[in-house]
Amino acid sequence: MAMERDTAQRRAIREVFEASERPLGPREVLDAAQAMVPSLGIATVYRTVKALVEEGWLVPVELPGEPPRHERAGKKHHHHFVCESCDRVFEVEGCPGNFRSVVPEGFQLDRHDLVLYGRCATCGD
Amino acid sequence: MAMERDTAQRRAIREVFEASERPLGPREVLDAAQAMVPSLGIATVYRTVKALVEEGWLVPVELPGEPPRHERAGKKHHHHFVCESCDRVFEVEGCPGNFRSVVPEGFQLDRHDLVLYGRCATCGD
DNA sequence: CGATAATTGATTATACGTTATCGTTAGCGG
DNA sequence: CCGCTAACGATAACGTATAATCAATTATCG
Repeated sequence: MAMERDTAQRRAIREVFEASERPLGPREVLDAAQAMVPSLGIATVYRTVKALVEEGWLVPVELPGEPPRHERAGKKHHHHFVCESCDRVFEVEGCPGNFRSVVPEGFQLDRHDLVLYGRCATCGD
Repeated sequence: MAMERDTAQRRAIREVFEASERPLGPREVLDAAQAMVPSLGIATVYRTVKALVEEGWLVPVELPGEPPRHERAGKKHHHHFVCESCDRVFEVEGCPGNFRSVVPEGFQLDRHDLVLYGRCATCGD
């Protein structure tokens, strides 16, 4: 599964992630990539995303209560905003807070994950 | 499913949650409650937890990439610490940070979820 | 104390996301 | 332009968490 060949499907999937500023789920990838390769199947999306993760080009984005989405690897530390209206996930930069302060005595903090919920600008209110 | 009768199984499950200061998954509930009712089955745990959520006595605790755990409802705002060694989830009180500041222009922030990862005091290092 | 029906526990079934299968298509080195 | 085989797409199979089924048990009430 080393992705030896350069196919239209893989180009399309990579382009979709490169053009997106937010994490995408398999269905979102499929829909967007089908604009370039209409015959694209969901199996190829899963296969390709998995391979791109293994080669370090993508990273999974896990959110509570839903299947993983993926985004380009190598971004600087950031968190995510989930729009509860359109279900899209946005990247938010920066990291407010001094999380060390709430960790109980004797606990060792390695990393953290902050998820914001609300409505995105497009969904207004 | 209004839990009309007071059974040993239900008493045991409620006591397990009352005695716990941290969110529990179905298996944890089963193991702990079997100390009181050895014959307890996992189906009853699912049934009872679901009923306790519906009547507002429990709330689900969703963490990225794993099935929901549950804790007593009515606690004051807090977050969770996941020990990556023993897989237990602890409650941390307080809420550091001014999350509003990282929300993009035009986005409306309704709530947030912070998950800390590391090692608990028991697992030391 | 019964009778009734809610509850239980073992088990099977379901839901859903992801992966495996397999015959067909097509990239690419020769 | 061939031939080899990676890759594809459709679909079946899978894993896992949870819910449904159902005969046996048991809480509750007259």
